[in-house]
Amino acid sequence: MKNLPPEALRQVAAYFQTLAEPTRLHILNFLRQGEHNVGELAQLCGFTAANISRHLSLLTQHGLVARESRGTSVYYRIADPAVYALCDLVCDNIAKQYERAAESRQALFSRDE
Amino acid sequence: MKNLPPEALRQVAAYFQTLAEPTRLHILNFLRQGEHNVGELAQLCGFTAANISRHLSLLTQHGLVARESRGTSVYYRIADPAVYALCDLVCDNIAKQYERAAESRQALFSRDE
DNA sequence: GAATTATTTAACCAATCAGTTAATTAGTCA
DNA sequence: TGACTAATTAACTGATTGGTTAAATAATTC
Repeated sequence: MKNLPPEALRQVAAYFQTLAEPTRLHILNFLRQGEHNVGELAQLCGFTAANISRHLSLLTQHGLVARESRGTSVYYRIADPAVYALCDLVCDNIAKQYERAAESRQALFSRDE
Repeated sequence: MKNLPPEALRQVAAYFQTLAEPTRLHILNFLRQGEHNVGELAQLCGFTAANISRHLSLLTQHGLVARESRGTSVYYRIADPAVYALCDLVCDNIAKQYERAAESRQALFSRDE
């Protein structure tokens, strides 16, 4: 764990990067309830299919979702549920952030009054 | 968990964004062994202090590191060790990726031979 | 094969961002 | 106060990126 090679850091950063975009998180959240094709996701997200297709391509490249072509449609599903563990951890951290912010606000309050 | 408000998605994405950069991961990795000031981190990372300072500012904003001014220096330390749980999860996922890639390679191999 | 539908890719634009240097701020010491 | 050191911020630049529309590719159906 001491001296990680730059290449490893780049890979980890790239993985986080795929999760660092609201639309992609939206997609992942929709896929939580089961597979969807590109058109469905586009409609759900309120963007063009071209846009969603590019997001899905990125998510596929990094192994977060899996692609399956059926008929003229292409269905995507979560490839690794560990993604949600990540999101939950981050949600917890943000909640903690809010608590801290609330404490700070309270501190300010009692100081001012 | 069903319909997350866009603001929540933006926040989670922003949190991941702070982890989506090799230099910031490098910084976090150095802080793993204890606190460091800006100049030290700049030297360790091989970038200017101005650059590292901006990275640290972002990490502080999102509550990943804590800032403490002592003398003319400013020392930073990890504010929430949960960060490393996140990184470990991602490392695992990438390792799994590699395994899958190796399997694919093997499949190709045995097909070609 | 032609027409249709779904997805992907190419090309473009505006916005964001990581790095730089230079200017500013803050703290220490003579 | 003045000189010095450390950190931050401002301003700039080149690269990346998320969105778009339009063109290209794939699969179905007539």
